[in-house]
Amino acid sequence: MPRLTPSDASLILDHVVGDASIPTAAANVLLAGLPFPDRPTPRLLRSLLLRRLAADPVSAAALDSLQFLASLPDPDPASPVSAAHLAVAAFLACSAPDFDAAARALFARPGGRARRAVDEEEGGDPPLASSEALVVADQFEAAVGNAFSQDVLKGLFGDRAKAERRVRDLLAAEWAAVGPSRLELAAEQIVGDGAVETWRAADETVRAKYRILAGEEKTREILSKIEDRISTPQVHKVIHDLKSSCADLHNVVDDPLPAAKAAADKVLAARMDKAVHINDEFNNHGANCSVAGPSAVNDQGETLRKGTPSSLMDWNPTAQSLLWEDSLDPDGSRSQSHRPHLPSPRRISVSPLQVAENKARRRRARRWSSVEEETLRKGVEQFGSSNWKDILIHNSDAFIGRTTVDLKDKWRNMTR
DNA sequence: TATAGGGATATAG
DNA sequence: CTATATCCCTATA
Repeated sequence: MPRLTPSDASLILDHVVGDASIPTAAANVLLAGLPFPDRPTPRLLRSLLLRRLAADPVSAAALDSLQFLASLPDPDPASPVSAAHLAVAAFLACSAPDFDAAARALFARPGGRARRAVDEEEGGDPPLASSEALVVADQFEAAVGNAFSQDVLKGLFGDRAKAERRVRDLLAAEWAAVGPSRLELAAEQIVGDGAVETWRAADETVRAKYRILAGEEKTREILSKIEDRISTPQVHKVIHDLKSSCADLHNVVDDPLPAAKAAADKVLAARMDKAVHINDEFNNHGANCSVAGPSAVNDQGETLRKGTPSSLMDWNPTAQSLLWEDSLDPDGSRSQSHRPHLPSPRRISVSPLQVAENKARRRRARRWSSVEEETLRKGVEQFGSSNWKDILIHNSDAFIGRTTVDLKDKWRNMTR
């Protein structure tokens, strides 16, 4: 048997590790047995991070994974990675034996690691930036040395289960958004929709290889399509018309995607080299990032630090985000004095890609594995056929990326 | 909020 | 095309 080449190993890892229905234990065996690629695919990196997060969802290491995850290209715009990162960082600060030291290390300017991940930088928004993240970072920074503020924050963020739930939500969303593997894409090109074009462009040597992969029957089918349909003048005309109308569209619409993808690829290329040293990456990164935020924020933070605890007791943290949203309201009747250290509004994400999408995209249908089906059967046996939440919680390893509704629907299918 | 049921959509045959 | 599987939406308690 020929020796497995590194690129073959990369294809296998990309395919298997990125498959949510493969248990992490099995994926780890494969990872231990195969050489890890020098330039892993984004899909492989992403799925590795997700598996690492699932094994250890609330910790400093989880913070590393979340920050690295957010830096990967082609992010899912709907991904709750920012919320998960914020919840973990806030919990870590709240649960540390020395709140002051932890809050300073995580949230204080300029060096706080969570602060660097959410604060504005030279040359663009960090991937984890959000209005909520900035507000919370300010709150923790201001709570250093303020026992009352600390108590409030501990009440808000001190629940480990809550932070873990955020991470689990993120994992479900991310797994659902993981696309097809390189092998699946290649198979699609050779025997799927793109087959005819692929085969037509191939010479005889390459076609001989395709023939082995596709099988005789499929090969005949594809070759007959090439001869029967593709070379007719009508088809050529249709293809020509499609291409010209596409070109017309491109002339009218300025597609932001290519530039965005190019930028993302550059970031990935830079990160790839350091992929193995995630910790180093984040400790060194941003050492020279810009320090100064809007001066108003600093002033207000200073005010709170020295201010009386009672001012914080008045403040309803739940209402904070609403106030923040309303701050664009020209009404302005609300008293400013009751809003400690609200930062001035910063840039809001206005990507045309997101604006156009008012509805979340339908998840790619993922077939249920036999392991999942068996787990569901056992779960129903144990908890009954209307306790989907219990079944899901007690088998979160098997049901990666599945919701209680998915479980219910699947059971409906299995029992009819 | 969790679940049940109807419906939309993708995929297999 | 039909049948089936998966996913989404919404009423209800």
